Amino acid sequence: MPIKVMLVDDQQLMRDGIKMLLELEDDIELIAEASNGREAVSLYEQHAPDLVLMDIEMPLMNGIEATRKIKAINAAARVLILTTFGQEDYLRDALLAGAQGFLLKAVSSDELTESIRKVNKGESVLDGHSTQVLLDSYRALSEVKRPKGKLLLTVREEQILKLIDKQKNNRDIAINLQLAEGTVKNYISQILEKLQVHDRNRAVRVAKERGLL
Amino acid sequence: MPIKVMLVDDQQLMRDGIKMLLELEDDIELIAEASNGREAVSLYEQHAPDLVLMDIEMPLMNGIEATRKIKAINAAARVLILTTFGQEDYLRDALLAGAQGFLLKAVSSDELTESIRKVNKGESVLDGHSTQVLLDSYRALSEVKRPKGKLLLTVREEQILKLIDKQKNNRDIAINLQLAEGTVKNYISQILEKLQVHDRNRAVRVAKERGLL
DNA sequence: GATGGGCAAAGTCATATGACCTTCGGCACT
DNA sequence: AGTGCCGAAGGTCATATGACTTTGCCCATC
Repeated sequence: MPIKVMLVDDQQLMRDGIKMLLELEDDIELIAEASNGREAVSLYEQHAPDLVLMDIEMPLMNGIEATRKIKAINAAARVLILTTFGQEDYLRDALLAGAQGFLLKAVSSDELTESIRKVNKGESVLDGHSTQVLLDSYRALSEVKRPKGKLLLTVREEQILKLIDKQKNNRDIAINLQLAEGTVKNYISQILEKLQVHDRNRAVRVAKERGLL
Repeated sequence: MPIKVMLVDDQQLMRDGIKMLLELEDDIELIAEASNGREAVSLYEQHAPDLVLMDIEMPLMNGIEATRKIKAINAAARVLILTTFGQEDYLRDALLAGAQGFLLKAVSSDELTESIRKVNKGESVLDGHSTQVLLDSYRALSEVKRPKGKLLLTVREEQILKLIDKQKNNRDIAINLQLAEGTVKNYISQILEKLQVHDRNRAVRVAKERGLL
């Protein structure tokens, strides 16, 4: 059975072009069209398409907001953004709204149909330019988050983690190291943050796995 | 003129297979082969290929480290990782090391050659699975980074930023607010971090632009 | 005029603290 | 048994500090 697609774009001409192009593929069926975000959300509920091809810049409600709303209705919804402009903030917002794919309208028709198939299978797709933008953004984010790459614990943090490993509570750790209890709590917060976990026991486990303890 | 490619993989069989596959493409020319990271770095300097196809798990020096070294030699070098395993940490490390692309060996030969062309043109590529992993990781990172979305300065930080705006130096700010000079320096570090800049004057400018001051 | 030593200002990093928030179990009162 | 209050423990956040590193400039010396 073919992939049921809904197309959302405010330009009639663009919709007609894409429609013709999708009609050539016998495993893709266009079952609905919307010309703005608001209409898209309402038609999504009526037709339950497998995948939504979504423009961003549209009247009444833009594609990002519509994606968010559709995802709120059905978290498993597949949304593939197809837009003229690939600014970083569009891309970021679209991905955070839950879109599985992000293509510039500059892509070839082959790339579009191939992307529809991939997204339908549960994969994610980005065109070359958007991948580039995402990677740059990802690198910038990662560097802020992990200043050393090594992810080392400081001397104090390691001391404290070792005491946690011995099942000591905060008060005992504080007495042991001659610190205020608040200080110990703070160190533990930092350790959790560095190890990307949310409780002390998991922290010990992760640290051991990475040979930090 | 064809794209000059260097192939790095420790398995002879894999190298032979890829070699045969690339020979079918007349715009791609294999000019060098290495079987570990160390050899890769040295051959890179000798042959200056347009693009390096790099495995990760190899003896002596792995592909991530080799990518880092090659990028240190030539920041414009293009590296396309081609690996069996797509764990998140491999992907993350590879991208932070500067790789332009990351493909699992599960990709089709068409996808490989197409990816080589894209990376050579300066685009970035990821296979479907890796894109998925990256997006998840990106979303997680973004959420951590912007807990409020507002990116607010604390009371103290704002006080200090206002004094910086008046061209005060650290000593004067310290006296003014009854703090140690080191404390002032530390607050400024935090402000720079929050505003993503590296000097106090730019911090004032950015804060004004965002209406934080 | 070049050079390098030295110093002050700026900036980074690990450390330390307490106010406050969240969770959860027990216990008193109904 | 149900309810709700309380306190202990864990955890987050803004605050504060000084040791150390980096940067840029001035001046003495060649």
